[in-house]
Amino acid sequence: MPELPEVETVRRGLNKLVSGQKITALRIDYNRMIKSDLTTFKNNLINQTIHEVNRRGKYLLFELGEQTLISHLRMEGKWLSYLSTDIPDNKHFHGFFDLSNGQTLVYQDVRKFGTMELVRTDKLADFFSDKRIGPEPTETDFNLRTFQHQLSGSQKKIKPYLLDQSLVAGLGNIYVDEVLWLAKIHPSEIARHLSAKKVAELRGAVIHILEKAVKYGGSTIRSYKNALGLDGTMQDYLQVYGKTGQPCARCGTPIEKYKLAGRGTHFCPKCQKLKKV
DNA sequence: ATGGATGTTTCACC
DNA sequence: AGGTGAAACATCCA
Repeated sequence: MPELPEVETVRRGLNKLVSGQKITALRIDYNRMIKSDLTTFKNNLINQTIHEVNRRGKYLLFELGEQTLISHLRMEGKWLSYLSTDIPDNKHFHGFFDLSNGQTLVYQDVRKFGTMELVRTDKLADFFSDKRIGPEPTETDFNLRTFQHQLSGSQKKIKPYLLDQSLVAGLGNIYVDEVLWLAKIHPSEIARHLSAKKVAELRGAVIHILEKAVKYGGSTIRSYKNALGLDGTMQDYLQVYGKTGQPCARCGTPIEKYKLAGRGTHFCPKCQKLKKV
């Protein structure tokens, strides 16, 4: 499910459920999802109190004090909560965290792409800089000058560049298409061909779209059952994602779809023209 | 009914 | 450098 707005929605739900709870027991049924040492993971998590759940980009951060549990949902990871005595059978449940309030936090992941790891909290900044995770998409963190400088020095196509998380954290395949439509930029546009003014508009669109999506609780698309906190309605406001063949809200031209860097890419061929070189 | 696509990330290879 | 394809895995749809 998760781009930043969906992860943020999950975070808010989780935070209410688990803040102040102690992990009294845990079971991992799919060891490969644990990226840090498995034995250390289990030993160090037991009896830890979850102070709060934070977020950085698309990563969930369970704050335990000295250590932080980092969870990335990738394509289909979900966190669920059940009364410990009342957990249904499900072949896609891979992690079970019993809490002191009698609830069990369950990690579900149909495709098993999601990851968890335990890191020392004082190494968190290193973790994110090693992964080249850019600033949060906010007015204060997402610096326009830096963004302009990065784009002006790059020959990369703008959509894949925005997806790599280094310019700004949190965009995924849905919202990047929405952002580029709003800013009237072709997904295959070369980064350094964008004017300073366009880059400023692009930054504004990133902040605006992600803020709006958070406000609406993210998008719930082709996902049969809601996960924790995932009752989003942002799908009702999407302009291009999944709108192939439907008229552009601005000009009426049918939305087109093509493949770019392996991802389905939606755009308006009239509003989002490629610059002539 | 088989191939392609799916809200992600990372790596190998031109 | 930058682009593409594939892989991790399971399910759904045309």
